[in-house]
Amino acid sequence: MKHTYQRRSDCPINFSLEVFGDPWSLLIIRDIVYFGKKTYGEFLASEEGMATNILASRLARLEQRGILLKRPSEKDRRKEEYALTEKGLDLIPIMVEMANWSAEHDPETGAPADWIALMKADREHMIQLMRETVKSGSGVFVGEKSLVGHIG
Amino acid sequence: MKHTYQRRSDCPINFSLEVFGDPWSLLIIRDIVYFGKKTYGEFLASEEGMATNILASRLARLEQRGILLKRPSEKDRRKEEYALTEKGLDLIPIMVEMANWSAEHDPETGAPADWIALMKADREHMIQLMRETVKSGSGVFVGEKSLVGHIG
DNA sequence: TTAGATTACTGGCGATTCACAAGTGAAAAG
DNA sequence: CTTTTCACTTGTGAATCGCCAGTAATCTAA
Repeated sequence: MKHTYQRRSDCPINFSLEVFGDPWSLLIIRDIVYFGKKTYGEFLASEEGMATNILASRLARLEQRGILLKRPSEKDRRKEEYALTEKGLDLIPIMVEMANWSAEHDPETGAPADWIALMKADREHMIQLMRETVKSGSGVFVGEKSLVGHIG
Repeated sequence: MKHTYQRRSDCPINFSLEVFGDPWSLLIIRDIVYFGKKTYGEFLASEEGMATNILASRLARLEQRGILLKRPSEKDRRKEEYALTEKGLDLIPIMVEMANWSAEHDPETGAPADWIALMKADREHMIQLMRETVKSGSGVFVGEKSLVGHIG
């Protein structure tokens, strides 16, 4: 019998860890939420440099766990596009807290201070805005409808 | 040169993952925060059943990363007691969000519904209470000064 | 039309990490 | 003393990991 998924416990912290408790999964979610990435190649190009087999296995697992949805790109039929489900969008508050924690405790953090301040000052509203931004297909920092501004 | 710690990036999400982005570290933090556990033997007895070598390596790593403080027990000189630093206590909001997410998306969750409701209704205040409870040496659910009630 | 990129993967390989079992030395308990 | 408890360490195989080299399908330019 394959893929008989045996959970370690019913603890909610443990449940989270079994879905995204590894060093890579949340980076994919981050790429979607903050940078508006959608495709295998875009994820692969992230500065953390994940290996191709790890990326492929994590994408498959996150899809199987109901965090990601995969569908063929309309513009380029070689490409697959990955998007967050509602369950995946609900991870945004967790990432926000992780970003706040790192901004506080990492002296070399790349987190923009004004963004972190904004997240702390108006948490609920900003999370709602982030969710809508990601749902529209943009990233919080990068994309046509990004929250923070444009690059090009 | 040993232990030359090479970070993958300055991204705050990545920073968090490099500190506690594995399937076990947060379970130790959970044991301290929610169940008031302090010693190697108590962590080892958790229902997820971590291996002895993994537990030892995670305790050492969390201490090295400034999340845990280790000191000899006063009552039993064979024992070491582990406690959260301020940096470690600051992880509480992250765990709260993980618990909320799992309570929402895990049909078999063991999270008490009334506790989750309380956390959502009065988040900031409850997090403050949790922090004080843990600082006093109790767990949120278990211990002399526990937030929720007593067992014995 | 065709040669060359690009894209999303898969497979091989050695190294690391993992789970599991069995020890170790120190201290406490009887 | 002897036994038990405690916090680890060590050893062993299995699984997973990081890196590299493909590959089939599709797009792109000449």
